[in-house]
Amino acid sequence: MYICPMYTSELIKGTLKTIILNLLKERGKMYGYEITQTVKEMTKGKIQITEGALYPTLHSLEKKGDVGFEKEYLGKRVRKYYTLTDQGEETAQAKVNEFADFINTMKYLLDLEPKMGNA
Amino acid sequence: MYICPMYTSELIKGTLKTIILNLLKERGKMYGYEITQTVKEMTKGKIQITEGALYPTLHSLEKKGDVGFEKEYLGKRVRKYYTLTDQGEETAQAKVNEFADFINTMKYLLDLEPKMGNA
DNA sequence: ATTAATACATAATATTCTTATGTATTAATT
DNA sequence: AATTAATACATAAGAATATTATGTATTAAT
Repeated sequence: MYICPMYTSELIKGTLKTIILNLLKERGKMYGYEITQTVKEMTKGKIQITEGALYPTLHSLEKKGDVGFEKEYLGKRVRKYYTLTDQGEETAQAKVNEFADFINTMKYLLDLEPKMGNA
Repeated sequence: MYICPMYTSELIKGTLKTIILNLLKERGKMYGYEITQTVKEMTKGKIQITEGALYPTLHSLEKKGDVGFEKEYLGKRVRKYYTLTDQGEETAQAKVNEFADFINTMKYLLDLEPKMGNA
C-alpha cells in the first residue's frame, strides 16, 4: 500500500465544505483554528487546511445558512465557535452521502476494486 | 445506500487528470470524445466531462510530457488519439495511488468506516 | 527577550472548472 | 431532401475555490 506525505492541493479541492460540515456534525461546536488542527491530526498531516481556505469557507457557509456562531473570549483572545443550523445538518448529511457514493464510483472507474457497487 | 444522479462539480475537481491518465493506462490509446463517453457510460452519467474541461486538460498533459498523440482521419473527420508516455505511466500510477490513499483518509475523516487504514 | 503557537481576517494571484461560442463532418430522423 | 442529432475538435469569458502573502493581536514557550 502506497502512503503519501501530503496530498496535492487539487485533490482536496471541493471536499473542504464536506470535511468542515461533518466535523461540526460529529463534535457539536468548533472554532476555526481547532478545525485545522483536528484535521491535521486525524490525517497525520496529509490534509492541512490553510487559513486562506478555511475562513472564507466558514463565512460562505454562514452566509448560506448552514452554520451559525457565537464568540467566546478567553481573556482578550477571541474564538468563534461554529455550530450547524438545521439546514446545515441536512447539508452535512447530503454532502457525506454524496462523497460516499463518489468514492464507490471512483473505485470502479480507477479499477481499485474488482466489482462495482452502485456506480 | 444513497444514490445520486450526478455529482456536484466541486467534487469532481482535481480528479480529472487522474481519470484521464488511468483510462489511457488501461486502454492504451483513446481520443477525447471517446474519453467523455466512456466515463459517462462507466459512471451511469454521474460524471460527465465537459469539453471545456477535457481539451485544456489534454493539452496541459501533453505540454507536461505525460501524453503524446497522433491524428487519425476517418474520411475528413479527425481524431486525436492520445497515448501515455513513459513519464505519463509513472504519473498515472502515482495519481491513482494517491487517490486510493486519499479515499482511505477521507473514509476515516468522515467516519464512513469503523477502523482506520493507513490514514 | 525573542520566538512559536494560537486566533482571527483579507487581498492578490493561480488554478481549474462551467458556460458559451465556434467550426466542421457524419449519421439519423422527419 | 432537409433538418436535427451526434461526432470531434477548439477556445474565450467568467465563476468558484484554493494558495500564498500579509496583517493584527494575544498567549505560551524558549
